[in-house]
Amino acid sequence: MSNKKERHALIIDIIKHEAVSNQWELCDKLNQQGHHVTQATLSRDIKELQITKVATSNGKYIYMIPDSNHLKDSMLLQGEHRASVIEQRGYISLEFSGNIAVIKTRNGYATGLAYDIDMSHSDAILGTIAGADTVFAIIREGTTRDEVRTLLSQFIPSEKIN
Amino acid sequence: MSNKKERHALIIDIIKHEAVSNQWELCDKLNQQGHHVTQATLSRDIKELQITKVATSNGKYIYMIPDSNHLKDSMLLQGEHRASVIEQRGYISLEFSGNIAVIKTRNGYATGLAYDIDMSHSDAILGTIAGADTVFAIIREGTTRDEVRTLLSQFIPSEKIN
DNA sequence: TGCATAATTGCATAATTATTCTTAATTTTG
DNA sequence: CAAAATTAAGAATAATTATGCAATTATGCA
Repeated sequence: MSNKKERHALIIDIIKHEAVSNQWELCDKLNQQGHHVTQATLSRDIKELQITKVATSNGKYIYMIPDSNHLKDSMLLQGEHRASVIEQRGYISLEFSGNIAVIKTRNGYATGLAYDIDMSHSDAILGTIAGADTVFAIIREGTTRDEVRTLLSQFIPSEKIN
Repeated sequence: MSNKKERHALIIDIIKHEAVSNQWELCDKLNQQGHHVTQATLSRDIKELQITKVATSNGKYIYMIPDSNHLKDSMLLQGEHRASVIEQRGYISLEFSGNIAVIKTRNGYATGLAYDIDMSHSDAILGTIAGADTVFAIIREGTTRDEVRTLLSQFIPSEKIN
């Protein structure tokens, strides 16, 4: 079988990082992770998670998470699974200077984390730049630092965020 | 028949203001406006316009225009726009936050654009940093955003600057 | 102008996605 | 604890969406 909550978390993770173009493809990817479900279930999951399919510029379709503020709390990755999927992004620290968030990571992890922040399509962040171990994220005017922390907590266990 | 450009504009307008849940429904609405097309055409239009279908909280589906950044990026990549995008050094968008100008470019173009800005030796810009598709430019205190736009118009057709 | 090429569209249908119906599992309640 | 209620999920299928193909129209260009 397949635990629904866990599966949902995994679906979000897959959608965010890979180009999935239909539900059977997602089915396969889940199978490889030990989640055995049918397309029918995925159709329901996609509805529940408010995932959408959109055309890309190369003429294909991909599934995507529309807009992070459309995501409900219940959909966010949580608990043990989130820890395992997410705790390894090399995150070290978060500091602010003016409207810039400076995120320190272990060497090599900054690009990946910046990519994840970009892919969240959050309105809070205008853009990011990553070096080897540092991410600069520019915060939209009117956005609070707490909103940025909340966004980051999608990727980093919130107890680690200072 | 139905003029494609006009129809596309109308489709966007309808999608933005009404809850359309499938393509035949959209078909009807277009008919009422004198645009006679089949579902097949609308499927193509929706692909081209990168419109998506998402579940709503009441369990229905609606079509929607996705995240504007996403839309802007990929629209620029298409067809007739392609050449002009290259002439624009990959420029996509300009936004400000505090004393930082955040310039989005197509992947790979940011470094070149930042170099050009540096080489202008403008007093308005203290310095730039570029990633793959983003330039951060730090603006001197007391410099207006319009002055920055004017500077950028040396490199980018001013009508493209938002 | 006339030919060649590209763009647009409908039709039919393939491909994909959503849902109904059913059963099993899990949780709640008396 | 057992019955009732809720939730989850598969199989089959209905509903919806995407696309190959052919016909038609528009566009460029020598």
